[in-house]
Amino acid sequence: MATIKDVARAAGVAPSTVSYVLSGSRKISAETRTAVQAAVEELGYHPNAGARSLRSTRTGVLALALPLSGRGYLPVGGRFMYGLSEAAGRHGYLVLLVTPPGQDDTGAGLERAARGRFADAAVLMGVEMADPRVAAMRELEFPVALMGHPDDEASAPWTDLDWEESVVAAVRALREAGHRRVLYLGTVEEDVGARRTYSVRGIRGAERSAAESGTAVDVCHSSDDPAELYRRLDSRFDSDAPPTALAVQHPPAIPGILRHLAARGIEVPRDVSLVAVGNFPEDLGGLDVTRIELPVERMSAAVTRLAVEAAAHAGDPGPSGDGGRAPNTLIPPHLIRGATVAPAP
Amino acid sequence: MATIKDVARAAGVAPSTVSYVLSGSRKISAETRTAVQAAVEELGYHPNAGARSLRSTRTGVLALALPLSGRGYLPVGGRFMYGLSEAAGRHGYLVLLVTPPGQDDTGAGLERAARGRFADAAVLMGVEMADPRVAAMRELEFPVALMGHPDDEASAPWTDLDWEESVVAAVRALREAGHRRVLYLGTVEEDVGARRTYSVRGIRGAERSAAESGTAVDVCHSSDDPAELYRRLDSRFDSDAPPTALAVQHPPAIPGILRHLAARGIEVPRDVSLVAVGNFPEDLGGLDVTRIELPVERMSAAVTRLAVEAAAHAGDPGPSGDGGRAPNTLIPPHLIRGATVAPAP
DNA sequence: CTGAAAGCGCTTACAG
DNA sequence: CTGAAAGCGCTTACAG
Repeated sequence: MATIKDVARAAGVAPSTVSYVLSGSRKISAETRTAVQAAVEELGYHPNAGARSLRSTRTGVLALALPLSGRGYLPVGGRFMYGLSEAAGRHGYLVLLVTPPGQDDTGAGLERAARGRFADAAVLMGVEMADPRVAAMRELEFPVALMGHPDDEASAPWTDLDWEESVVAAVRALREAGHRRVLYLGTVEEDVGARRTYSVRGIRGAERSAAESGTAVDVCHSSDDPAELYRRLDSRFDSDAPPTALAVQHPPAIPGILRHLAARGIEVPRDVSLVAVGNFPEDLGGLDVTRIELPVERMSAAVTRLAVEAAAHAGDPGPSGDGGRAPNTLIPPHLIRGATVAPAP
Repeated sequence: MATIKDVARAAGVAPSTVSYVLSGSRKISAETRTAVQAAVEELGYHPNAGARSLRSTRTGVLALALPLSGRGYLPVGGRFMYGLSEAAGRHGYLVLLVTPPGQDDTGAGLERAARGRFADAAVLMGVEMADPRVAAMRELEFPVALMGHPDDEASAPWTDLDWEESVVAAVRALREAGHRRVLYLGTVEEDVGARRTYSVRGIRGAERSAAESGTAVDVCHSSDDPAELYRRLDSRFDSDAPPTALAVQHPPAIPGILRHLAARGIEVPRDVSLVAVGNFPEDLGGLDVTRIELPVERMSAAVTRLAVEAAAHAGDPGPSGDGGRAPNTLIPPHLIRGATVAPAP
């Protein structure tokens, strides 16, 4: 593999000059620059990542800390991994996946990535309200950006869909259609138990909706086990005052829910209305559901920018001054009207 | 951040001794080893990744080359990214995501990762029958392992579900239930056009099924656009000899297909039977579909092992001897009987 | 406008 | 059983 010396020799200059041409951090004569660029092209030269990071203390890599879900896999990941990888690429960064090893949720993999200088900053997914990884990385003075909206908004730069407002908007749409008994089917209980920010904020939205609008909003957690989920739904629909509408923050379950309800003779939206909260386009299997979609591209771009900025300012004065806080991004919900909301019976 | 010198000082030994303790490549007295380990623990020492890779030419990183889908995103990715990251972790490797930048499909990001020594080997996803990335990496003598089964089986180590046998098995199950007119709904046409291995081999399976069993197997490509997909289905169901069964190699579309057919008054399995080929558990939204699931864990583990081995043997004699070829893994299909196959009418 | 030199933090022959 | 020393390929003050 070609080294900077090979390029220098081919271009008839010193290695340091090659480096300066590549970094653009010094004025170079057009002649020299052209010769160097030709040699780089000719030899297919790419700087050795290890040497570069050793010398400059910058790796050009962002660590992506995936959540440990208990269930092993958060389907939320795939889309975001793509989005982040692309956004990172636009900033000249590559993305390193860091999965939590087995039990430990403080992120041994993340710590290795941070201490071993595998990356310049980390993006944390599946953020919890008081996420231990934030404290751990702060301890190491390792920059992070959060995909999630923790209770302590100043603990780290973050971005998120406004889940609380999303559920409020979903309930409002249902109320405007005349619904007075809404079942809020939230995230799976494992996520609630872990106090993931989207779970907790979704529930807060449901509670606020009830308080503000006088709509009865029953809060029910979802389950990854369809049978268990349908049991919970059945218990609501078998009650004296069954819901006339659903707000569902567990979108991948929706096709199965529609099927289950249909098997009970309950048609959407004839008998019950439904709004999806925070779905991916593919979650709904091509069904035209009234929904608030997850703005993956926007969230990915935002959190990547925060991580890149945090990396750039690593080693700066620190969080002393009250001014200059990171520009966190809370993305407002956007309701897309599909075919699953009808006037209340 | 602590360096090897800090550890050496704390343990009262030479830096080289610390290195030997960590690598285990030299006999060390119990006393010395204990002292070093204590110092490592005490200081929270992790070797600097850049320095280590510069010196040893091993990065401990596997590049994961994601496919450019044209459509931007292959939902297949998320599961595999998790599976690969975990499998890699078990081998002591981290995973670096490499997304193809914009147009170029030969993998400029991959080339940068290879030439810049960001990784020791690459795993290629979304492999095409004659994948240009394989040739490009061979040119660089950069080790690869393929998630896919290319025409030239000796071009690189690979692993895959046996898609051809999977479709054959699906059609056989339908034939055994008495079905004589089967519609094979394959992958989306973009994947067929790109000659992705699973697309081409699925079609081969459909064709072989027809030839061998005397079953009429109509080959139809799927579409990411549900409306277009339903149009294609409708044209088949409106024909003189409509299919009595479907074999669907585009599982995320299945919930929508069931819904669409139901809207036409076609119930599964009462009026038409269905087998899913190569689905993720979550693709089916909790529906009890007769299916051949994608063995993600097994495929991830297998391809990771191949990549790790390829990395270990990088720089070996080369593909000269005919013996010692990589142990490719073609995983046979396993049919799970659900509730969507009934006897033909 | 360009070059010579130091040094980032490791690993691994070489030496004893 | 352990240590001193060279050197991986870069970047960046220092010098002219």
